[in-house]
Amino acid sequence: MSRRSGVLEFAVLGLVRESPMHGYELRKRLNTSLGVFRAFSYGSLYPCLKTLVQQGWLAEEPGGDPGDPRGTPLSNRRAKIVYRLTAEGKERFEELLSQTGPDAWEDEHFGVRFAFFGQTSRDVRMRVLEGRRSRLEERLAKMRASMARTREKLDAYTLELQRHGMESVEREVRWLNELIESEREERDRRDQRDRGDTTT
Amino acid sequence: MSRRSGVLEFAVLGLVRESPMHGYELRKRLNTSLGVFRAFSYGSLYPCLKTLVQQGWLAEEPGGDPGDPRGTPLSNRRAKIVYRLTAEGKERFEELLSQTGPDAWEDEHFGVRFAFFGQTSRDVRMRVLEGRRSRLEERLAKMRASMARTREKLDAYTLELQRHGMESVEREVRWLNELIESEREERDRRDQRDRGDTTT
DNA sequence: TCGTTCATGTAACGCGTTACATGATTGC
DNA sequence: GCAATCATGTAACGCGTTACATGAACGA
Repeated sequence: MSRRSGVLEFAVLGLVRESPMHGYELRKRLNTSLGVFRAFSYGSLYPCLKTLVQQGWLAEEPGGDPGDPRGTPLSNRRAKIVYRLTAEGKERFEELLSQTGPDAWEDEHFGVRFAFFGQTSRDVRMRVLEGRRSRLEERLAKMRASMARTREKLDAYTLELQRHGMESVEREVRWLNELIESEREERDRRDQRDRGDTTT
Repeated sequence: MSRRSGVLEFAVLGLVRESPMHGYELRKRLNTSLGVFRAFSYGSLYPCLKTLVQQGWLAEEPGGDPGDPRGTPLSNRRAKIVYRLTAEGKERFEELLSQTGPDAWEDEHFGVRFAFFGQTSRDVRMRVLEGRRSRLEERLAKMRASMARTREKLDAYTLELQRHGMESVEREVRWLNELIESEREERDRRDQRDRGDTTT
């Protein structure tokens, strides 16, 4: 069955979709370009690429550097393998993009989801953002409850740690609120335009 | 060799040190009391307890609930196992506490370290805080560099994600600055007192 | 008595890393 | 020629989770 839910699969599909790449470069992009992804090692990346090829979502293409203008592969100028997204792979990626279940709200997953928001419908975006927000609010509630229960018994450092932790979560909630608000505004503005914009 | 570096071991030793406990309660404390620890499952906790006993750091004690006043175990009123820290366990914990190497600065580890700061010398505290800070500053530098390189090519969402990520890190750096500053002040005040406080 | 929570454990698996092995290409 | 870095891969292991199994104690 190979649940293969992983963040890696998602990120790889999304990155390769933007432009074909070989593994080594893919890894750099995971670290830097999309700043928030964690640094996966080759030990995870290459096996993952293999299975994605097996699934038929990626296709291997031997050949020169895709970003390299001096075309003419004089003989077989490199053992590079360039991966590109197949039609099925694109479908798969879109399927992953459209999922708005609880998985999409977890810390790791959410980061990737957000990074690919540009390729998503506003509906999905709002659902993911709102899901994430309510998840964080649940977490906040628990933290507050636990703090109320244990406040007096804890030393200054533990307390400070909890305080800072809570503040971080609260801060992310505010961030989400802004994002949701701006999505809403955009949507409303668009609706108005579509209806003929009679009110001004 | 069983490197057993894990956060779990550290947290368990620290919690059991405060007061003997059985596994089930230990787990609740990992989730809530020390708010920041992640929620370990029993599947990790119980095996961990076992190995800690094997190492001689914890001792099992059958018997009633430690926080239960009605002593008299009528027959053998429960299959509970209460764990307490042995002398070697205390030594081990102190050894872990005194480590100021790079491990102590990693995200997960740092949280636990901080939670037990109350049991640490100011020297160690400052080293850990400063280590953590410089690690975050390295990270910031990388993020800034990467953003400078890729700014134009990225869509609004990716950019926003990076911006928010950077702001989070910057915020933690400010937090650390305050903590370090207050540690420094306390130290200076103490030094002054010890020297006779001639200047006023 | 019957469901819930307390309490302990294990086996299979997921997902990733580390350390290792290999070799081509580039720049000095 | 030689070092650095680009580039691809694998085997062993670490560390944790899920799902399962078991049973005592408690409250309605």
